Amino acid sequence: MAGLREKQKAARETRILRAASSQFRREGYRKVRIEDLAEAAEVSVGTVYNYYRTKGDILIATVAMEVEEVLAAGEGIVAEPPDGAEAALLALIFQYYDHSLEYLSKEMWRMAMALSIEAPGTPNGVRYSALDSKLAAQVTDLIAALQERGEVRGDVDAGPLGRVVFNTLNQIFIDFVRDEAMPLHALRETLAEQIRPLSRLMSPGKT
Amino acid sequence: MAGLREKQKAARETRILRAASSQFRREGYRKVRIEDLAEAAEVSVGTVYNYYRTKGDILIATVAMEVEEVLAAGEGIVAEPPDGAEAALLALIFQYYDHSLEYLSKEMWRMAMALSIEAPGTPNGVRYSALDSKLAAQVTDLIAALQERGEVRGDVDAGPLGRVVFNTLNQIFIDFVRDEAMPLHALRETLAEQIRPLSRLMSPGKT
DNA sequence: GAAAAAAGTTGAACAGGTTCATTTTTATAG
DNA sequence: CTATAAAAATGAACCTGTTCAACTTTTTTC
Repeated sequence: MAGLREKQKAARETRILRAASSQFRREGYRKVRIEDLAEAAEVSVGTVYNYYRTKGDILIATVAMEVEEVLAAGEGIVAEPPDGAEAALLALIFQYYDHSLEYLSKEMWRMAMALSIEAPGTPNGVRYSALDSKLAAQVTDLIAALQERGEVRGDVDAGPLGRVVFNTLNQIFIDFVRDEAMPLHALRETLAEQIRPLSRLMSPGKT
Repeated sequence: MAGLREKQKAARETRILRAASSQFRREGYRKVRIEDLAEAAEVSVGTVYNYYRTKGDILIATVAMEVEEVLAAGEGIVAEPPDGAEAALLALIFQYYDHSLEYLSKEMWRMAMALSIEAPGTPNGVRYSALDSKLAAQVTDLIAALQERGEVRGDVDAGPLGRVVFNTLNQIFIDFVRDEAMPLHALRETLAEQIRPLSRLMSPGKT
């Protein structure tokens, strides 16, 4: 029951994921061949496919780790949001944005997003979509919390409004990763620009 | 100068595009091999690549035709929008949605969107992005027109607001094409649900 | 501890998108 | 009309993701 086999399996999977995470970032997802990962992880090509269904699966696995982290960090902001709808929304979303390139390249984000659209039925797509939904839910939670506090009008449904805000931040992020030259501050500014009218409209007591 | 060569080139390109449009829809984009298109168009594989840089290019070309049509139809609605922000926005966007599956399958939309994200620098991606921008601009134009008419508050900028609305309709459309089982009416309902709070917030004279 | 079963690894073979040196076709020059 | 040049078509070869039948290693059984 010690599980020599289990131990070896875990070690191999880790080595593959480590190799992938590092090479995808350094060399570019496209450029990296499964053979390269196999070599770095000291396994054969076939074994890589024993752990991951496709090359895309390996990428999604690395992206998922990143998103899980950001989600956890977001909880803190939802629990104690800054004052005012605009400030609170920006705080949460900047949180997401500022961490986005810590472990992942723009190319990796692009490919992950493309995969989730392209092959929605596969484990890939399902997994990425689930992450997306969690992010959207967190935004909705924040808006609901702001409504509780009276900082957002109570006469609109937080659910759809949360989706709208999420769609906005998501689309802007897509534009960001599509443009290799776009710096983080431009991403922040574009977001602020679009969140401003939204939060203004959300605020109570405006004529 | 009559251009026998020109004529043949045009004919070949048309045959390839025709074959692609029909086979992509009937057999599925993935399933269709370049060799199949070549055979149907009575050219060699190499020749296909003489006209289109990649398989994705061929797809984008078919999608572009569809979008151009929808854009033209949208002009009419922008020129004479129905009364009320909600009705006007829904009229324009339903226009887009209702035509979306006329010549293209969900899979084709998915692949086109994925390609535009995945390879933003290529002619593919650039072309699709340009279409996206045109759609977004049309939505902005509609909102500006509604502001003129006093049906949308004048104290918010139509540009960013137009982007927000576009992002919303775009994201919902992505969810639609990702789910093969989702019917058109569900797409319409989801949109209406998210446009409602937005247009409510946009309307002037609300407390 | 040996034999049988189960689980996992391996790399050669396959598939389909893409490239490119060669050949064929069309246009131009004399 | 023939020769030369330019343009385009061709398909075999290449590359890389993926599959799978044969082989190894680990676990279980007795």
